[in-house]
Amino acid sequence: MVRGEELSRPLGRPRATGDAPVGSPREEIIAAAGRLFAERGYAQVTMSDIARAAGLQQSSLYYWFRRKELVLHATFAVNRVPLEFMNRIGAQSGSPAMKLYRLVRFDTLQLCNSPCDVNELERLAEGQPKLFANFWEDRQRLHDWVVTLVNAGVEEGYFVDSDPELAAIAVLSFDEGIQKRFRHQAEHRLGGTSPFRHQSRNAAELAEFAAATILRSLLRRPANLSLLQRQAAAFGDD
Amino acid sequence: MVRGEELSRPLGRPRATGDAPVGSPREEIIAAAGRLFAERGYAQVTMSDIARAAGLQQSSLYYWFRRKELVLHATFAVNRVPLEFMNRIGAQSGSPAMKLYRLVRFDTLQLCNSPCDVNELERLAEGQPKLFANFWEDRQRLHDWVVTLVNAGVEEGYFVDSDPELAAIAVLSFDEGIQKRFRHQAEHRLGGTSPFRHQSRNAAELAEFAAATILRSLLRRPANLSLLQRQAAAFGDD
DNA sequence: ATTATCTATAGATCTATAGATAATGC
DNA sequence: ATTATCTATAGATCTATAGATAATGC
Repeated sequence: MVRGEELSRPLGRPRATGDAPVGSPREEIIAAAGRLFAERGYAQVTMSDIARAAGLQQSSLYYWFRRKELVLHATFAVNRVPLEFMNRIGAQSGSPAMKLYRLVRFDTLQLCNSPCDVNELERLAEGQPKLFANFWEDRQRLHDWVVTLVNAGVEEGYFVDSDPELAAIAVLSFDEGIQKRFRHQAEHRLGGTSPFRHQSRNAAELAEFAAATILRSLLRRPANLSLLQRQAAAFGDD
Repeated sequence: MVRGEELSRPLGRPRATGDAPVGSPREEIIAAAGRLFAERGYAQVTMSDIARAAGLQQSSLYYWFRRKELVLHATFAVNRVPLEFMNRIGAQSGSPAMKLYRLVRFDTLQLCNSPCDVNELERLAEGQPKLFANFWEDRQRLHDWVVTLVNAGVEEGYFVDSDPELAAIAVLSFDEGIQKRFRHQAEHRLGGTSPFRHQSRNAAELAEFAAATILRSLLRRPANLSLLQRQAAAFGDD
């Protein structure tokens, strides 16, 4: 008997595989489910798939999550960063234009690195408005924030005369569209024969690009973009 | 017996409902399936649903389509307009900028009015690359066309120095993102309690807006946009 | 005979529950 | 006793096939 192996074993019956869970089983399930949902989409992932990926038997999953939907809910409850970030930006100094730049860049990056495909999340969240209320709130708040920022930018004369509602639609559409293409690209890098031919881009590059595109479409003087980018860079990684 | 009722009845056993199909049963199935897929997504629509919507029993559907996937294939095979339009634009006169404007506007409009959700189509098409080869081809060709147009625009000095690959990603992402938001909005206008609060927009308005946003983000002199719009308008509805 | 539908059902999943089992903690 | 797993399975779908049936066409 090696003394060093006396890592206190976890409670409950051991797993059939013999492997003990590495961290918290709940966290592992959420992480595994996140990956699978992102890859194949919620409907195409079974409780068996999730269980296997987390090293459990199918029915053992029900000890942790009593319904499949609750797994989904947990996977993106983890992901509730942007709201906090929005508040932080609001409190900090900077022009509306620069704040919008940071916001778009952050949201795109965040979506690209998120385990869930927003498109499907939105579809599922529609069916269960109560369960997914947080999700809707966040998305709506982002929309409202864009409206506010565009209004401010137009008033200050930095932006061309724009419909702020349309601008908000543009931001959300663009960010989510970019996320989707990023996902596809990532999947195919792993999966082999790709129907997409274009070059790989990393998430940071796409996020920069999304923010730049949106801002250039709003700025009265597009040449000011590089100034904004320098200012935004001063805030570090975000 | 009223003489006028002698509309020759269709072949085969009559439907249980008593109603004869209005047009070609195949067309009706495709139309009904298109609506359902768009509403709920392919995976959430059963053969029963499609059959009922088309006035048939579930298994009667298999007379027309031997697999569910073939129904999907048929729903968007109908929808193969944009390629033809692309060729038409290419042959006509105009600057690369104006052609890009028309292209983006057309693609957005076309997606918004399409029965299928591109996002899901892409996911499904990945699983069956052979069956959906046309779809990939069209999407790729659109991508390539954007690359070509942006390159031409940059060379002629109309566009700021841009990465044409990123621009193409932007166009596809944006168009598809807009489509999705348009769909949601349309669903909720029918469905009642909407998690989305923003104002309704019609497809034409969104298409104009998408094209304007993309072009403004590329043009060296954004003020030229209105000129482009006037030129594009000269080509009529598209 | 051909066409287009029907009814009935086999077979494949997939979710979710019931109840047994094998650890630790007290 | 409590915790976390297991095995087994009921029940609900959903796809797809087999074979009967009711029209028209020749």
